[in-house]
Amino acid sequence: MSEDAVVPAYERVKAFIKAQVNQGVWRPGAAVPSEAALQQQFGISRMTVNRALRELVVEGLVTRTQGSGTVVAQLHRISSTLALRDIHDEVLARGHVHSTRLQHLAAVRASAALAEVFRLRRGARLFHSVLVHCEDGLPIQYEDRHVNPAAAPDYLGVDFALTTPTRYLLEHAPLTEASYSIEASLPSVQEAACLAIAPSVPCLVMTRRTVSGPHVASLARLVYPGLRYSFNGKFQL
Amino acid sequence: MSEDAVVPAYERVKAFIKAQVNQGVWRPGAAVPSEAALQQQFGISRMTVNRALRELVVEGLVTRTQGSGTVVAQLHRISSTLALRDIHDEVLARGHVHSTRLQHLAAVRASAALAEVFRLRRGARLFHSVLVHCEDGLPIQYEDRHVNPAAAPDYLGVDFALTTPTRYLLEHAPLTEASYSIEASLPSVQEAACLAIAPSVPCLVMTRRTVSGPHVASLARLVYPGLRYSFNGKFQL
DNA sequence: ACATTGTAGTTGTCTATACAACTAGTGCGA
DNA sequence: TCGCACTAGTTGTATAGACAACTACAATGT
Repeated sequence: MSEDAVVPAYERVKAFIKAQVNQGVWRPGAAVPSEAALQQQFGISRMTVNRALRELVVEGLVTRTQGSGTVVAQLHRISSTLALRDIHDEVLARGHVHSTRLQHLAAVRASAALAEVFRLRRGARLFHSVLVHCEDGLPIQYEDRHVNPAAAPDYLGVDFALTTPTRYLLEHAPLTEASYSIEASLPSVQEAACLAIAPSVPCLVMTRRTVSGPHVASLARLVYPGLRYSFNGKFQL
Repeated sequence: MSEDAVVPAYERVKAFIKAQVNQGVWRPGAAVPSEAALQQQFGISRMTVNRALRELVVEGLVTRTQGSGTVVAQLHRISSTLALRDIHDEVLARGHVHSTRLQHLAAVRASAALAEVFRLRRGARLFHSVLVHCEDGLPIQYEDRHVNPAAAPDYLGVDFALTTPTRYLLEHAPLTEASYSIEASLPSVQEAACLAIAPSVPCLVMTRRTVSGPHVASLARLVYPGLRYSFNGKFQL
């Protein structure tokens, strides 16, 4: 019972090139054989070689210039897919139980700072929600969020025992752009109390702004207790 | 003088599908027309449609199942290329001046914990370096790093006034894998002193492990003063 | 010395076709 | 009712060829 997994030709070409780069045979900046050369070497069609090389560009391993050629990329820029993950799913994926405490939910008037972020005039109507997310009963995220009514008019009527703001917004305001910032800081007194930690415990604070079509949909401040939470990631060649 | 930028056919298909998803016409989970249907709709060949759809898979906008069809992806997983960026380049890109202070550089014996990380036996020889990176003279990163001699035998002879450990390792030990973890915590007394901050100032701590071929090449603990530094990112549809 | 032109080589895009592999459903038979 | 075989539809891969667009360099002419 052998593994009859036939590896596609374009994968073989990719593997070959990755191996050369990987083992240091081809250094960054070195020329990769042309499509025609690889076509002959592997005995396959040019389109197949082309596909392999195009995918390697996406993966950041090589750069190509029309008319000039293909070279090994300078920086090993490794692409990793970062998901805007819902914390509910995240907790579940770890095999734990997620629960939410709603602290606050109301319409407010935009301050000058908020108005600027949302590209609205000062005093414009915004929704404001404050939730605490728990993993197995232990608070792990304090979520302070402002939402643009133009993007999610029914936000105040959502039952946050059934869904999360992230999920609701993803479903009701198709995402076109998002930017985030992660920094370390101390929690406010209220945040510390909600997270059941001392105000001197350092926290990870993520500030996230999402855009949906023409609207700035949401601005969220997510506070994670530093000792209970970390962001993890992995790239692989 | 018109923009005669002819948009390739596969880009037109991608743009069309993105627009449908973007404007909420096709919700997550909804079926995307088959390749044959799009082929007719745009009057182009199937291979061109196929390319468009394959690229949208990479971008995370749709998922495809052979035999079944193409659907709009559930989570708007937006791919962003995360680079293992050298801090020297990073500071320069901001238009500032980067400088380094070497605190320590020596060969050491692996503790039990380090031995496990490096997949070596306890007491094995490792290199250890401690540097402080400054932006315009202000400390912004404390770098405590252990290096596997098998991956970079000449590490002790490197002049860190001319290059950085990250850059040196990228150039001399081709990267095959990297994993990182970001958390918030307080600096040690020594770290606080080197960074010229109070020990009560929260810091971002990145722990990064890199693999090069068969070896675990390096384990780094990077401490950033929370008030002077943040990780930023952006995704765009 | 300089500018222009030509040219070989390279990548970018697209087509028409073919077959393989897989899915989901339909219909048939026991 | 259950299980099986069949089938239409779909995606995955690969080919051979074509032309466009661009680069780098050489040759030419002034």
